[in-house]
Formats: sequence, structure tokens, C-alpha cells
Amino acid sequence: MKRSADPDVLLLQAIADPTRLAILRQLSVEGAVCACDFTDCCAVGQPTISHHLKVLREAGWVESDRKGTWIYYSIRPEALRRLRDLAGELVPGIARPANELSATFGGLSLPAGQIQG
Amino acid sequence: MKRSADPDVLLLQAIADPTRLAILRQLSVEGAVCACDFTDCCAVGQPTISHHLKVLREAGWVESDRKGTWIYYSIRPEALRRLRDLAGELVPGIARPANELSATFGGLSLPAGQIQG
DNA sequence: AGACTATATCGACAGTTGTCAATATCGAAA
DNA sequence: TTTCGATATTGACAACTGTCGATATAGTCT
Repeated sequence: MKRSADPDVLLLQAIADPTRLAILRQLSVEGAVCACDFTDCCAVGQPTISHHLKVLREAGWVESDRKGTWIYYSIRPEALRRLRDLAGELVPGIARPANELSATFGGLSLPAGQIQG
Repeated sequence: MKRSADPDVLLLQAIADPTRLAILRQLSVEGAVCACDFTDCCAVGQPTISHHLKVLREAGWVESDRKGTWIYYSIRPEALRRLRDLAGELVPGIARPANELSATFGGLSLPAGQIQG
């Protein structure tokens, strides 16, 4: 993957992994989950779970709440809002290219970069 | 990254890349874009653009429409719907763990996997 | 046919990622 | 303080990813 500085890409990269998506889904169902309970949902070891939780935390996806020996994780509402905003920005394609209206030559639409006088 | 069979993960992996997210955003603004016009938005070569378009196509994000020499790409509404459904499944965490209501011992909530009689 | 342009594929490489075993840290309880 | 369980960190490794140059394919025009 690429070293990216775009926070939106970081947000997406964080959930573009089967283990981390499973973690978030378990968090969605149970609200708050102890770190020790993630080893069931995902067939990975404890250090791996810890690693993924760190990735999710650094991406802003989860926050931790210590209760004695155990640490409970939960999904941050702000991350969810950012994902929905991001999905809202994307709109499906229209049937014909936008520049077909203004740059039509003989019934054939030209790509924007191809109009050279 | 991991070899994943989960279609949701594939959908997310496809957009978790700065170049591909830029492609989708340009498609959102312009509706349909000729493949040759993506080299402007992203500072990568033509084979790289072609590669990313293939990834987006195989993930179900875009469809192509040939118009003579040029091939126009546009965002598939279904992919957008799937992303929004996925975002809708995720819900923010609650203040306290769910099992605190049923499994409280001396004011200390126990993780689900730790209740062993 | 041939020349030209747009797009895709191939092969290779550096950088990144997910995973684990081993180890360290932290908090609770004895 | 010592012991023990939960969690984090480190170091290492195989697998994957993005990128490119070179090349191939496909369509258009003359």
C-alpha cells in the first residue's frame, strides 16, 4: 500500500482489513468489548488483536476505557460520521459524460484533455 | 494486506488508496471521465491508472463505456449503496459495556469470555 | 494495408502490511 | 512485595501492493 497523508484514506485503510472490520462489527453489536474478547471473533493471536486495535485507535475509529485489569473498546461516533460524509460525497455516474453538452464534435464527445483547438 | 474473500473488505480495500479515491472523486464531480483524463488528477503514469481502474472495476466500483477510441468510466450506484449499507451497519459505542447489566460482580463488569462459573 | 492513439498487460522492484513468538509493561490481588 | 492475568511492544518474516518501463492489443483514420 502507499504511504498516504490523506486522513480520509487513513480512515478507509483502517477498516479495509477483515480482522479490523470484524472488530468494528463486534463493537457495533455489543457496544463496548473487552480486548480479551476479540480473540474469539478473529482467528488471530493476542498480539495481533492488540496491533489492530492500535491501528483502529490511531485512525480515530475506536477509543479505550480502562476498567481495572480490562480495557473496553468502543466505536467513536466521529469516525462513523466521517465515513458517512465520505460516502455522501461520492455520487453515481451519469449516463453520458458531462462535457458532451458543451464539447460535442460530430456527435462524438471528446475527453477534456483532448480539446486542443 | 491480507488475502480476503469478504466482498465488503474488497469494496473497502478498493477505495482505501489515495489514487483510487481521487479517481472516484473525479468521477463524482464529472459524472463520466475518459481514462486518459485521470493522469491529471493523479501524479502517476498511464499503466498505473489502468491498473487502478482494473482494481476498481473488479471490486464493482466502476463500469466502463466505450465511445470509439476512448473509454469512459463512471461510478456504479450499487457499489455506493453497498458502502452506505456497510456504514449503516456500524453504530457508535455506548458508554458502558452491554454485559454490565447482567454480569456485574461487585460493581466490576466482567468481559464475556471471563465468566467461568 | 499502414500509421497513429488509447488502453491493457507483463515483469520487476521497493515499500508496506499482517502475523506471530518472545518479551515487556501495567494493574489487581494475595 | 510477589504473583498472576491482561495488554502492549519488539523484532522478524512472508505475502501483498503500488509503481514503472516495455510491450501488446484494439480502435480510428488516411
